[in-house]
Amino acid sequence: MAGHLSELPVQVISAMRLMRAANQGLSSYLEQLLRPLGFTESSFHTLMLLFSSDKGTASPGMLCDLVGQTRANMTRIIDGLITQAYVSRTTDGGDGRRRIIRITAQGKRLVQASLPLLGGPMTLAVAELKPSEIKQLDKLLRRLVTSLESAERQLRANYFTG
Amino acid sequence: MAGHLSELPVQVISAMRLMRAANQGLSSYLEQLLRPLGFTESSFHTLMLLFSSDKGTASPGMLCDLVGQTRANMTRIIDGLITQAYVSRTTDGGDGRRRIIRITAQGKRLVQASLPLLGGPMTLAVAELKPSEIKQLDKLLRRLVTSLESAERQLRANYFTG
DNA sequence: TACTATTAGTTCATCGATAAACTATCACAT
DNA sequence: ATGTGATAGTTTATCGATGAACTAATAGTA
Repeated sequence: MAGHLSELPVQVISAMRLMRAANQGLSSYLEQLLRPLGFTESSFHTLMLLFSSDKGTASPGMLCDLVGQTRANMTRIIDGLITQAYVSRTTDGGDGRRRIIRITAQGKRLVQASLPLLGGPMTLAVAELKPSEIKQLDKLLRRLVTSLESAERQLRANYFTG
Repeated sequence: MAGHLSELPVQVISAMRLMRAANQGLSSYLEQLLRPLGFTESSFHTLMLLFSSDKGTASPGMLCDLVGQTRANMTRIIDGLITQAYVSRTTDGGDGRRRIIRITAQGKRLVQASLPLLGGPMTLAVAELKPSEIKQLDKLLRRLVTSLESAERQLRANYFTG
């Protein structure tokens, strides 16, 4: 009975450690692939999102949300992509606060050249999981994200109420 | 047909982005809890592992593997824990290269005091997942880790053969 | 119109993590 | 016993990311 209260946390904590390990494995694997192409993981995701977007444009704020980075960091990421000439940054005509980030022709070419190179290693990375399992993992991760979000909201609410 | 080659990578890439988001959500949630207790995520995991170990001791190398950090970083993490007086560092009598990290009484007390505080928020974090789903997630993440490891081995092998 | 709050983005100080180079110890083969 | 390679850990330079403070522009309101 005594250990009962502290048993679940330990379980969850070990799950978190696992989560971390998985992510680090993925990160280092991915970075190993992207580094030679001149990408960092974040800059790659950012450029991919611009590439995939209808108009080839997005605001820094949108990119933040999608890539999962802070605004501060997104500024730096975009700075990098600009010096590499893969994107351009202009000010929105309608709203002077907003910037428009646009993938350049050179950026598009790089993405198009990169994707085939990444195909092999990427499929290799998840080779031991069946497609159905990847789907399942995807689903569970999404659930985890939403669960965390609502947990954070509740935590914050409790903080103010008592 | 033309887009076929590049379709799977895109799928995997978005899965990786999700993985990253989930991990970041978890990390920031956890850090929010641990910061007030004077922990960083890594220092907490490290101390937890020492606390859970039979003798209350481990070598930095073992802790590296378990926490999933580099040796360089583990040195720093342990430095921090030492200045907080939660662990001690001595040299192994049998093998002069090896250090023995040992959790102190003060460290044990902190862990024991922390676990009940973390219980609530931790269960809240995964509240939207059924226990069976957490188990499933655990399993899939483990599979992913091993898949990544063998992928990395193959990648490295290919590098040398062709 | 003028005042305030909000929103978008940037800058700066700092943090945690890493790779690479280095030190120290040990194992092993000659 | 001695020299070579492997192993354990530390140090240092640097990187990517963050929070907090700041600038600039807009929206809303009196």
